[in-house]
Amino acid sequence: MSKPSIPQGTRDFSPVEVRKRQFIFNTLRDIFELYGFQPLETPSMENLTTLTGKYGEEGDRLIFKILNNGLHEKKEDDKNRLNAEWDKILSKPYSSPVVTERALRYDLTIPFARYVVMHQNELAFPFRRYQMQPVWRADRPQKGRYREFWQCDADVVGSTSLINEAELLCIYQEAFRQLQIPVVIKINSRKLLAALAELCGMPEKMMDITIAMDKLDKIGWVGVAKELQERGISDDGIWQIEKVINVKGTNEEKLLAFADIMQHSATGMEGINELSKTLAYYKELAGDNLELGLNIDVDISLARGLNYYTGVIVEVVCNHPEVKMGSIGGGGRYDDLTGLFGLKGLSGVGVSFGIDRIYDVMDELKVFPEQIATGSQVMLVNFGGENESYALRLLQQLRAANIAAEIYPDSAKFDKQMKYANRRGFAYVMLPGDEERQKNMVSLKNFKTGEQKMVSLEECVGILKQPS
RNA sequence: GAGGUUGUAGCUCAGCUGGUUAGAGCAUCAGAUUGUGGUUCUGAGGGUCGAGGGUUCGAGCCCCUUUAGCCUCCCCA
Repeated sequence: MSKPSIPQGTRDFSPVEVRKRQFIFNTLRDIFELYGFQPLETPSMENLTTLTGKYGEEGDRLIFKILNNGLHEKKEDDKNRLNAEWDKILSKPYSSPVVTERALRYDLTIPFARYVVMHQNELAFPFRRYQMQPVWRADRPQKGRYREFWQCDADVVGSTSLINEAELLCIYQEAFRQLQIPVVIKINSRKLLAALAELCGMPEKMMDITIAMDKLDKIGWVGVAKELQERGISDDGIWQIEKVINVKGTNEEKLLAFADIMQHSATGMEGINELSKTLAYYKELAGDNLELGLNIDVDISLARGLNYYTGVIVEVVCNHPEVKMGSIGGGGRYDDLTGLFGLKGLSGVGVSFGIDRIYDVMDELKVFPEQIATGSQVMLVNFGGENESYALRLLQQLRAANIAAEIYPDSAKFDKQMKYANRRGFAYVMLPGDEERQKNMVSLKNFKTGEQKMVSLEECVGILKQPS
């Protein structure tokens, strides 16, 4: 028999991990609800045509496709077609509805856009929703990257107001404050990047410039300059980019400096205006928590991979010196996402939380609350016979009093039951034996201190209800 | 798609230039101990050395092929 295994890039989540993950999900859910976002779930699989062409060429390659069922039942004509399509699939990147019609969800944003278009008549715009579901990518797994992972998104569609951007910044602040992760929120605008490309005299090279600049953190300016050169940017263009990247100071100072450099670009000025308005709204919204806002940083090298972004873009990075981790969240505005599905003129803005990475960071920083790791609070030892019946009666009463409790199901050796209790990490063990049964009491042992005393069930419930 | 690296007990890993019957720790089970866990002590079970082929008197170790995981680049969360 071969050893059992799970597909590459997938994971089991053991009880402790699930509890910790649920802690993150619950924290985020509460915040989303507080900000008026509504829950949404969409299917794990979408029609392949819904997904293809939305994530760029590289993205298309990474979509997990689902083989159609019943291929062997095809009639002769269809079989010929199938063979022809199959040959094409073997010779180039290509997919055919004859072979695959469906695919696993690649992110939550495109299914959301599809949903909005399909349900446009039922929705009250602006529509605010949050969604926490797994997504799949046929990527090469590596550290912190999986083929199945969860995303938590919050988006608003149907409003171009920058209040939305500011609210999403507040959500980020609040979430990472509650999760106790120190972060920097980088903010930029695609419009500044577009203006920069104009400035270089190569507006069509915006994506190349963007991709290269995004690596500034990793490979430094020299590396970026080299990559820009390889991507066909002129020396003058590179000089312009260097000038912009070298702008330092407070957010206000940076925006002023950009305004000076980009004064002849309408797009650029628009981007600068949007950024300063967003920050102004944020100041008003954050109120007393404003001092927390000092970690918002205008960063023109921020690019974000997804090519549907059109306005403000943000990215969250952990700011702790000990933690080396890429971005743990990101988002931005996309002006016409639903246009892809035939609904024009609907603007949206959203943020995403990379909860797998957030988990890793929290684990490293040891900021998970301790008490979330516990299950049942008390275990009843099973002494068998009449004592077992007595124990079951007690168990029922404990649960009726809303105390998480369980009984050892076999009347195994005492030592074995205690060892089990120890491994499971119960706070208390209850010993309903002959003496206890006759006196209609219970012996309750605190498993941390080892202290044990015989008490009535009422007293026992009182003790167990105290936070341990 | 490109590169690097590792596959030996349930888990983590030793195993010398090729040489008897492949080891340790942890875990499991049993006992010391049939109403007192965590710490001890004693014993036991558990292996196609990832798979296939080759060299050799002899291969866990050398060669070839293959496969899986991990890591890096590309890209991304």
